[in-house]
Amino acid sequence: MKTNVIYRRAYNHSLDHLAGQAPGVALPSEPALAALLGVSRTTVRAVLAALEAGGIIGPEGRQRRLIRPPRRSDYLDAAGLEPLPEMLERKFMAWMVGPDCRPGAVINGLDLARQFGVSTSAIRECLNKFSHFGLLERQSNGRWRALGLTIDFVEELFDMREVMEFRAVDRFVALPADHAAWAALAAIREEHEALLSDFARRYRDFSELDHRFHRLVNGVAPNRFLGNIHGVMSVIFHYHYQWNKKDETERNHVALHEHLDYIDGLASRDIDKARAASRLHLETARSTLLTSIEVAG
Amino acid sequence: MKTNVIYRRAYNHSLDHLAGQAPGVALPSEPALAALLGVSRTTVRAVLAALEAGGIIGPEGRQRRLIRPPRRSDYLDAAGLEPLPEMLERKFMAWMVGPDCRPGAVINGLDLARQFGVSTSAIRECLNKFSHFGLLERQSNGRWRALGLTIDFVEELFDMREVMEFRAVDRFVALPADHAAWAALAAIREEHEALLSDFARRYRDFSELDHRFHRLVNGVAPNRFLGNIHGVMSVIFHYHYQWNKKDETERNHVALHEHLDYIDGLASRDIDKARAASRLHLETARSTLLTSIEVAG
DNA sequence: AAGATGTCTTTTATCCAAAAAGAACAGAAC
DNA sequence: GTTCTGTTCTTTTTGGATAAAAGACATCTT
Repeated sequence: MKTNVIYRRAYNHSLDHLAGQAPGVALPSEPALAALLGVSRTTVRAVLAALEAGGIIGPEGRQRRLIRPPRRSDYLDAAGLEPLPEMLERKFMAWMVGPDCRPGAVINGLDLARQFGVSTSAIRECLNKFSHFGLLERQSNGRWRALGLTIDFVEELFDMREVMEFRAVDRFVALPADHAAWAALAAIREEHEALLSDFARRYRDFSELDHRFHRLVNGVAPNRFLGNIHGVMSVIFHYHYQWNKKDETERNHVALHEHLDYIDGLASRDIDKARAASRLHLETARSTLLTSIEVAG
Repeated sequence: MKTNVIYRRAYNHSLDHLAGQAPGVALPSEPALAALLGVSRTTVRAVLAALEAGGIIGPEGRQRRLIRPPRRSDYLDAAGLEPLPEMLERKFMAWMVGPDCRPGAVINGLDLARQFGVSTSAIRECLNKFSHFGLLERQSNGRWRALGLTIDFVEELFDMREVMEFRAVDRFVALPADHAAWAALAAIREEHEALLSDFARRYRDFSELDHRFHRLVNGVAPNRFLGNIHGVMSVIFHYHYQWNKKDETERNHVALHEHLDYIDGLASRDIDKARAASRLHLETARSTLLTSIEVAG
């Protein structure tokens, strides 16, 4: 049956909201809570019932009032707070880049289901998803073959990325001077400077900034198909570098400086300069990833 | 449970093979039949058992011999010879471009399952597949929203197609003179000429030729991500023009001539000429599809 | 009348079971 | 020794059951 992750998260989330409140304060109405927690009223009612059963809130006429502030122990266990598809994606990716999976091998869905403690249906859905990432392939006999994070894969991925990014660069420099993207670009440049000035402590924040920067650039030429590829890339990068922290500081430092050049190239509105900076950045990223794979493989 | 489409197709397929044979002839061994029919030996054995039960073949020692040639009535009904996913894809696409589905509307999976006479699991898989085509979108509440074959969609699709095709054209003209692709190009030019000379009768064959031509061009710069987009395009075109036969002859005639120019452009190895011909062809295809959608919508 | 709550219906996520298809292995036949 | 067949086991496909979550509607309160 369906997991109740949504309920559990909403429950913990509601405790967070109650934490700062003084006892006796009235809770918002059910629809208001539903909007606040981002769930349906059905779920809100389940949460309220549990809070009442736990003695955290109590009814008072039509309203509910806080009886005591939530304690640490009121929170539901962190285990089982992750949606099943996400949990599976994580486990599967870890398996995929791990030693148990070698490129070209047939994937045994039943075995994976046992290993991960989920049903074969869940595995099936997961495999379907990853096949769109090009990491898997379906054979004629209905089985899946692992392709894996190979050199070829990375080459093709970065070829696509270049296509995407150059296309976006061309459109970016052609934007009218009053376009909101220019302000956003200046703002993100500031963030780069700020990160650089405190790099030793904050170098791990780069990944998120990187994501936002490329999203800004690519956002001026929106295309759902390219967007898909961008999503694939995010997933690949995320999982690969999660397992491969080697040289992370150095890597991020170089990329940060390249971003600044790239931003300046865009800001100059000189298409050749912008393209050159973009190309340089992508080339570095490509060879960094390739090196990292070769070392690991 | 699993459908037995594979068995049914193998059974009919085996009747085809038996049709030309004289009674008394010995059948190939089980592994040989398995290879011939493209199924496992398990399925072959089921087919053989049925053939024997039907009195078409009989055992003779370790071998099996043909007793009588198969009759028309021996064949299994054509209904149920289509794999479920394909059948669903077909029905779903028809529904998607039909009047019951309007862009922006929420899709009711349960209702579709009832309509199409399949389980919700099958629908779920189908929806997942089509979401990668960009025709659907998942909302936060777990529901699907139809995006449909809108103007935006076509614009984005053709933007991608241009990116793909120009990239391929650049690589194509740069191929060494002894590359196999040049011979293939010459051969496909012949096929175009042949089709043109008998156009009135064979104009429907253009669709398949079109597919092969673009596959040849794009094949010189293989990329699994672009390959996916090519697949999306094939599906969209296939279904859309299946329901929209208006001006088919004229449309194909124009495209055929554009292909010839495109081929000549490539053959000249003049990159500008090739690009121009390619651009022209894609522009026509884009506006043809857009017109066709606007008329239908 | 606007918004809240109680109750009921619909839809979705997930696992499970059963049938179909595939694969593996041992012994038989050539 | 190679290839075929009989047998058994594994894996995949598909529908159905069930709990979770969402949504709808009537009723109630202010």
